[in-house]
Amino acid sequence: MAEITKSYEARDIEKKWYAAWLEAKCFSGRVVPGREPYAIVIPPPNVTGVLTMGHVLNNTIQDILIRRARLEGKAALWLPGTDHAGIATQTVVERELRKQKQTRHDYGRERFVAKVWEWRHEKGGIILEQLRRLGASCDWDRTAFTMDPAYSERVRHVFVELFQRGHIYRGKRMVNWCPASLTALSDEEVIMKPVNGSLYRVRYEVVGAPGTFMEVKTTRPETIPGDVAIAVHPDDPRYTALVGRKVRRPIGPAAELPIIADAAVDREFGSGALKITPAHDKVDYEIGQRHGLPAIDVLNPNGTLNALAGPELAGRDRFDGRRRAAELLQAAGALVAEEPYANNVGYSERADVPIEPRLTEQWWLRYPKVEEAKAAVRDGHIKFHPERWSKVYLHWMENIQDWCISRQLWWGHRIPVWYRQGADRSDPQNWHVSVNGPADPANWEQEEDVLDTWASSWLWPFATLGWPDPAAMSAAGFDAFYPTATLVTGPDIIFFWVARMIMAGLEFVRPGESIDRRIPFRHVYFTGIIRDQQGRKMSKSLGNSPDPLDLIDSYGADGLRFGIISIAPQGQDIRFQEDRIEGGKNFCNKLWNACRFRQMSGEAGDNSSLAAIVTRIVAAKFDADDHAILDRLLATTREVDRCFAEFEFSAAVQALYGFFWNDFCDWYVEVSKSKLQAPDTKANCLAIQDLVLRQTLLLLHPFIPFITEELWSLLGYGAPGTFLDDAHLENASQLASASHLRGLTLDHRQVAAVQSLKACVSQARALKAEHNLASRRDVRFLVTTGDTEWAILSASLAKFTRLAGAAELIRRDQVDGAPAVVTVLGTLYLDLASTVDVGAEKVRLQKELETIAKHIAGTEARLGNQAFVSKAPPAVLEGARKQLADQQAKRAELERLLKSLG
RNA sequence: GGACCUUUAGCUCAGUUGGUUAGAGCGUUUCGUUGACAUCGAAAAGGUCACUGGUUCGAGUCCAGUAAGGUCCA
Repeated sequence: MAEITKSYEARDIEKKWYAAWLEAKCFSGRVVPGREPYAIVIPPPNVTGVLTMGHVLNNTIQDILIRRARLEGKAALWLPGTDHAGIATQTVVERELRKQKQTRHDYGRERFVAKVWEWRHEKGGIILEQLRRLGASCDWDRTAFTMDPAYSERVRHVFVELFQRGHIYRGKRMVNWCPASLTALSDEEVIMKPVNGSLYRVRYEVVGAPGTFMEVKTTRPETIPGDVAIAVHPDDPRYTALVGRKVRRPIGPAAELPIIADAAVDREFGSGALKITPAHDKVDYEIGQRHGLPAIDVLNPNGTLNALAGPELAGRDRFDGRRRAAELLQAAGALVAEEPYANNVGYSERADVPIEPRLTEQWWLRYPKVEEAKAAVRDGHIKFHPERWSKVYLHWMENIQDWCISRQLWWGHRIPVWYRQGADRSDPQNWHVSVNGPADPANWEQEEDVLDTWASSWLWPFATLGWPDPAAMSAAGFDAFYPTATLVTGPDIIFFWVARMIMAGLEFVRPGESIDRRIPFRHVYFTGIIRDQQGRKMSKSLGNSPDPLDLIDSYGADGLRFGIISIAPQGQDIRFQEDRIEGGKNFCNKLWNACRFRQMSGEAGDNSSLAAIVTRIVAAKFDADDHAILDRLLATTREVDRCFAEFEFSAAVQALYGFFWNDFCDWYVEVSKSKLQAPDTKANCLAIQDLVLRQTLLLLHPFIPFITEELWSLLGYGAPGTFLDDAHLENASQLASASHLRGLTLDHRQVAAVQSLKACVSQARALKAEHNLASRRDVRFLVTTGDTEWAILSASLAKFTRLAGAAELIRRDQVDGAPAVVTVLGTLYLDLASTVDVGAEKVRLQKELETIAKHIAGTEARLGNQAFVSKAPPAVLEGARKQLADQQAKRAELERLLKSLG
């Protein structure tokens, strides 16, 4: 067996094992009869993306879940892939074309799309490659892409179905228009941002009443040429007399605008009069509709003003036009004032420019299965973790609006609608809607628009499993893997993706069957957002995000994984700290060296199975520490179990860290050093170490797969050619019963004795340190104590002296004038009477006495309270009484010590 | 305007249905390279649990309100 080197070097080991796992097809998600299926679909990263810290967290959690599922004997599938990210990808490729002074129009649609495919083949796999560095155990053979031919057909199929079921319609409505990307956006792709702009007070002269004006306030004077009316509230007494009359448009093409009354007007805002510009505002559009007013669109798609804005404004960009319009108003005497004004403006999430409300022809989806989707979460068929996100989900579902699913892009799924050549497109009589188009394509022209990317990724949980083609579904194991087990994602896409997937699953999968069979997943785990030290979101533009690959180079993938999980409490945002990643690396090194210690301590026994190790354990040879470490191992196994059930990964990591570092390394390994000297106890001690290390590696493997696999192999836990996850992870009761087979029952008094001994050793060390003897190992301790306590101490003399750094520990009936400390196992004295500074020692004891007096006062007060004594549960009361007795005994001992110093 | 989250040691965070003296990692100070590990070990210092009130025998924990910071929706 290979020797374990002095320090853990992650790089080569990670590379070696990842290749070995791939070679052995360890990640292949197969349906296995008798094994519970467990599937996760990856939230498909954007094909233009590179690995961010957010991906690291998200995918580490998925890998933890899937590797744990394998260890629990489940048939586990983690299905990877990417989405085609319509706008983002098209933008990237257009940017490259622009370097050669070309646009997509120079190429034409077909050649441009070919160009994007070229780019995708070249660069589109980067992020998936990076996930491999992280150790992600995806079934790569199943890698899906939303633009794959098969997937695309499924997307078209869904469109056709929804169209036929009456959920999809075409309509001219107000949309969020992005003047940079030249496409409509859904409401979810618009983010509101506070903007400091100006509020312009503009007066419109009333026709036939020179010198009479109506004043309105607007942030957008450049749209005045698009005004078609002035509206006031019907109950507003200021304007009753004016309704029905007309005003003159102050700039732009001359026009007389009617003054109308509409209840939608806010009387409190400004003068209570509102300019109505139906082509450029949603509310105005609705008012215009009610009053049969025209819509005058004064903007071009790219955000410049058009001829309808008048010669002074035409051709100008909308912001430039705004300034110019103000000047024109000023010149016309129509500008009453310009006031600074802060309001919220909708921005395109992708292009980061203000969107324009714009009237265009688009395809819309009335969401299916809205009520059932609410019920799925409300009634717990789907569980959100943390639970509170279900409120956000339900609130959105309550206020759900139709979804604009068409995009004016070239990269994406072209909408499967064909229009009869030259016929009126607005007449559905002239439409052909089908998955593969009309039989006589020459007579038809296809819709130019493509679908929103999310209108393909909302099918992800079932379209990646072959739906709706029965043969593909069977090959993919659809019956077993759907619904998937857990979705791991960020709360920022709860509406974009999570909610829509639920509706899609309910609408399309297994119609007629129970809701539990149709939902796409049973659990949704929402990660926190990773922030920098100042609490800012990590972003490319701020440059405040470390490159995960650099972190892997420095700390190893395992170190990064362990570190990031340890700082990621459930559902809370995370402040990134590189030193925690370093902590992850250090933990790996600790694990490595503890295994190294085991290897150096004695020859390897039969580690080939749990049963083989248990056979080597001899209950009769057990001392208190053996009981204690196994007790802690079982408790830790239980705790990790609980953490997985409740999605508390950082708590799991914390439990494992504490157990391994404190209980095993700092205590058990140290006491082992005594036991290994004695031929009588050596073999049993090594077997226990083997048992503990085996279980620890199994428990840690999902979190840090590489190093655990390496150590598993080095310590001979698996046969050559097998892997750690060929073993089965025993839970606490299985492990307990495995050791029961050897006649072993863990003795809780022994466990408690070790607790006492630990405390006692720690106090002994502190006593030495207080007398500047921390590094001396030749000091002698004396102890005055009872028989029961001495039984514990005397059974552990060698351990005590080794761990406390003492030459010996001797029991005495009485000791005078030595520095002392009161412990649960008796009063411990440093046998250095001559060197003691009596004054300082008295001060120290006095201080301790004061502390204990305070505690006694507190306990006495509680016990003296009649209400407490009569109402507190017996166990609590009992505990308080025992506590008081212990405290009083300690006080008496301290007083005696003080007295003995004179 | 509506909803949600956060506030505990210098920093980042745990603290599970209320119950002994509130914990961890990092950082700080002191000491230590004895054969697993200096990517380490030992010890120590450091907290009026944001504030106010309430419920309770008992509140970091439950309730109400206030303040500060953050997120989402409108």
